Amino acid sequence: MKYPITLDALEVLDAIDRKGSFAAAANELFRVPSAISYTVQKLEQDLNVVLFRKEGRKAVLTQAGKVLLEQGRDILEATERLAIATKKAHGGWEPVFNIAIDSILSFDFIYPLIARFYEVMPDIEINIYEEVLGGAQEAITSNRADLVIGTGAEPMPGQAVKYQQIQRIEWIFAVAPGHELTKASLPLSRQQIEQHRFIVVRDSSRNQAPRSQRVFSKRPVLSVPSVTEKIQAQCLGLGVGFIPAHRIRDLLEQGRLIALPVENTAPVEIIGMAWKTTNNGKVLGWFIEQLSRHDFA
Amino acid sequence: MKYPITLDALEVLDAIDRKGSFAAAANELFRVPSAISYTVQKLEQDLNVVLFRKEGRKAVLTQAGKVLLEQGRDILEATERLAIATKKAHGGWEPVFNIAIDSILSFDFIYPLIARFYEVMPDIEINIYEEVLGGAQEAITSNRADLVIGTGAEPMPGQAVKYQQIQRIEWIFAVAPGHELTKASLPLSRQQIEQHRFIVVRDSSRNQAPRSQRVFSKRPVLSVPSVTEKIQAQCLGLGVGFIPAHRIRDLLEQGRLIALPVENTAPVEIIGMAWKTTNNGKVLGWFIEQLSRHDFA
DNA sequence: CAATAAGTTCAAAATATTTGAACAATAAAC
DNA sequence: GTTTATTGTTCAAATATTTTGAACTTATTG
Repeated sequence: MKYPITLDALEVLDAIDRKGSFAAAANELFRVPSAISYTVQKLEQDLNVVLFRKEGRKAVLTQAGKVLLEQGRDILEATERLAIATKKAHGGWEPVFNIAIDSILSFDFIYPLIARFYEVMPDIEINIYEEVLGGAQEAITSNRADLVIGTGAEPMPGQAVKYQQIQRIEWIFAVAPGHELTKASLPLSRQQIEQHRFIVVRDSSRNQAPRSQRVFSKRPVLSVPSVTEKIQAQCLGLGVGFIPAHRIRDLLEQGRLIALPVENTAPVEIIGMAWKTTNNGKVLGWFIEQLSRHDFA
Repeated sequence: MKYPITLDALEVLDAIDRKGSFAAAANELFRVPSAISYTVQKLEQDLNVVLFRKEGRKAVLTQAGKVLLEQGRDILEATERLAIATKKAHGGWEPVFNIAIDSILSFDFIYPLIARFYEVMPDIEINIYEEVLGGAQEAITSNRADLVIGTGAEPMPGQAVKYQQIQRIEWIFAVAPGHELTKASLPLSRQQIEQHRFIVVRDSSRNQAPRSQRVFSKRPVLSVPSVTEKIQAQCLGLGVGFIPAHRIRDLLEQGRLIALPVENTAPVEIIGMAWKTTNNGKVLGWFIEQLSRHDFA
């Protein structure tokens, strides 16, 4: 059975709507107006539906025409994405590459990599997203991200996702100068620190329950949108919490944050990257290779 | 820009996969095998991707071919649905129908109607929303709802909205057994009931101030998300308030709520439905006709 | 080893789409 | 009110795309 709708016809409808007339659409698509007229009439005939009515000398979409146009645009976009996904699967250079990076990490490490990549391949579109722990897996399996970098990226058994460790992160329990915990005897106990308000990073995407792995506090937390805000809030003495060491070396040296040892906590965590097994894209391969030997210090 | 992927090509891939060979696919599609070969080669050329490799005399999908096939099927199905939706729209049937129902009503009445509608027209998307009083008019005029059912649906003069009464609602002032108001002399006065906490339904949409008709309390109210929760809270003695009779007949019979008369209040309210005058949709027409003769008892 | 099956090549034929010119209807400019 | 411009349509001719049919190569099966 021949499909009455063609992608080309949807493209014609889209151009007519965006440009306002058959003539303008013809211009946009490098065709003559009668080619547009032919395409529309053929579609109306194949569907057995009226898509345009005359208002003076102008053609205006009917209700059916509007439905076809609006949903047809979704199909056109899906087809463009499919062409891209097919090329990714083929293993050539992907035209678009998406990276999701854990909020805990700063983004500073990725920019030099991208700069170097653009020396090799300047015409690839790269999109960077900030993800919070837990969203990484779903980001990969739903094709929203080609590569995920962060903690919690370790794949669940059975998932078609590859994983590789990149780095270890040192966590430091930090408070503002003058905070009462700086006067306590060290190391601090769990009970001692959980009497204080913790600053946590709120999940900024997809409204998921935050993974409160590091939060021990029994007091209401203060949640902020990013690690940067968290550091700021802790510098201001609004609360306490663990922060990746590489983010606050300068602040510790300047005495704007005080590092305090806490008994029975694991100060080091593993950063990894994950990607879909079926993705053979060359852009992905390049980033995986570079990140495998990148020094995060 | 010409789209490299065509729906016809996706149909060919689909047939090859389902039938197992180019030759069988050709048979299925009433073509000769070289037409299949031509279509596949053209697609590979336009995408610059290899879709099939030879295994003996058989062609087998590559990884890229599988991606194209699987996601291509989604696009084919979406296009078939689009053709159907377009024809429905042409015939006057709306592809999507939105109903907003007042929180006061239970939703039970609408489900049998929708079941019956789906016997007539199974492929229409119907969305049901719960609205609180006052939002109904705006829901219609802003096209968030095609049909609004509830109190407060009566249109303001000059608005292009049609209105029709459906039902009358009897309001009952109800308290929990053992509540101190059950010991007072009847009927109760306004002064008497406003000394107690009222349970109100919080506006679940658009954060509007609730229409506080029948709320007389001088004490802070307890707001809950739905009428169901309100009834539950009143059964537990957390507060008092007016409740539509049809929602609590069983509870009154069981003695889990006590109905008390209150002087100088209007015990009956009108339920109506409203819709935009210019809306000539067949789905709307069907629901209007059914609701006009529906018995809400 | 012969028969059968799968896919490819390629010229010819068929079909689909586009162009160019002429036309009708409508709106804008003078 | 007339002239000019714009929009969309018609239709024969030209062009592009797809399909067919015949012949071929390669691989599998009996």
